[in-house]
Amino acid sequence: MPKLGMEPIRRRQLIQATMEAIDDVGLADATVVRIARRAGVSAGIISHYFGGKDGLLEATMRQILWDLGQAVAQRRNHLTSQSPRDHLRAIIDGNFDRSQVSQSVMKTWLAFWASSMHKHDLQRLQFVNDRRLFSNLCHQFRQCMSKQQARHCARGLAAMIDGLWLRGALAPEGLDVERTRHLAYDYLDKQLAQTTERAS
Amino acid sequence: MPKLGMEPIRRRQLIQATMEAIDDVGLADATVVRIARRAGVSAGIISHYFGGKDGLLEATMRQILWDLGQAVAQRRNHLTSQSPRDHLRAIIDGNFDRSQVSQSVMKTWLAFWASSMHKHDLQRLQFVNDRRLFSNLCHQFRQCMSKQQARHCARGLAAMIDGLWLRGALAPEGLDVERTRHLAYDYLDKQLAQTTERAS
DNA sequence: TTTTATTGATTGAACGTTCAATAAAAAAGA
DNA sequence: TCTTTTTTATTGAACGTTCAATCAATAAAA
Repeated sequence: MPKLGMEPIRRRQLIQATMEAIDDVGLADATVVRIARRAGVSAGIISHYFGGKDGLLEATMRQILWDLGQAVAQRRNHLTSQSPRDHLRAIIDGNFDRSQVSQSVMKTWLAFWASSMHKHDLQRLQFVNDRRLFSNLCHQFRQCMSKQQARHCARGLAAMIDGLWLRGALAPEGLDVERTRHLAYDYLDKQLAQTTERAS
Repeated sequence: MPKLGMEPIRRRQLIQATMEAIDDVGLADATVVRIARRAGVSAGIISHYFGGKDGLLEATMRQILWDLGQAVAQRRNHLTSQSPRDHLRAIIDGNFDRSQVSQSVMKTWLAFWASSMHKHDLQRLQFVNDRRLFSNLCHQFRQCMSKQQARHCARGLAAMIDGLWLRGALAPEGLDVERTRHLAYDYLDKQLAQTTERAS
């Protein structure tokens, strides 16, 4: 039933269907026919709106990265305090936002992580996102320690976030947000405690 | 040139070629022809020795897991001290053993991680390995803290190891073993310090 | 001569892309 | 208001490609 302005609607539907399909059968078996059927449209539409399957996959990864960026930005904007600790907690919270820990998003993310090692378009996206997280963390740590220490702490916390995230994605029982945040908070406090005690 | 006892030789060659092919072009493009050519044999051999492509992939993952187990076990056997801290350091070292941080092994591992979410055979292997790491960590932490605390610490350190490992795999410059171990050691010491100070 | 190991062309299934055909809304004309 | 025309959106069969698996043929050791 063709109307005007279908493009944004179809794009959203197809991106959503892509994540669901990857959640369901994995990236390898997420064929255009399967994705299209899940979105309730025909296969040809994908080439029409995304130029091909690769375009759809890239658009899907962009969507996930954008959602993550939004989740973090929102938490940081609603901060009352401006302390590094609260800022860093906001970043942690954003990374484990409800929108980021659903099965379909986590599985899709991991699939893209793996394939980004051989597809340059995805690799670039993934790299930019990585730098953003590291840079954000580093900037906050920098307020209470040396540049060298801050980089060290940022690397550590970034690894912890990714690690918790990865294990959540792989765990059959899914990611326990409460417990996961608790572990990240603990580590953060340990990092901050160490530098304060040196300063004292 | 058919001789007797070719099976173990061919199996080793093909498993090695599989990792190299995945390193080179990714799991999605690691076809049986490409793997076979890299091993210097014909494609039909794969079905002959592994029953099919899936069999080869499972055997490759088994090999990687076995190597990891060996790397850890070796470090633990060469310990002079029996302190939990040294044991835990040995586990960390084993996970970042040279045999585990090569590009081909890391890329292959990550590819299997992603596809283990939809292939039950791989999922089982991955789950067993996960439990082994967690169980090892937990047992050592248990010696200087409560069971609940030990589980908490084990979860944290396991996440840290996986996170460092994942970021090393994705980083264009590869994994910096020295720096990575340093971060893991730091976290471990923070975990141990916390419980000692409570005890005192 | 028998056994073991290996080849590689063939087969059938599955995939992404393409494009002529179609359907329905919107716009134009009566 | 009711046709007619134009535009936009969509379909799905056909096409060419690529893949894993198969197996009769072959080659070399035993």
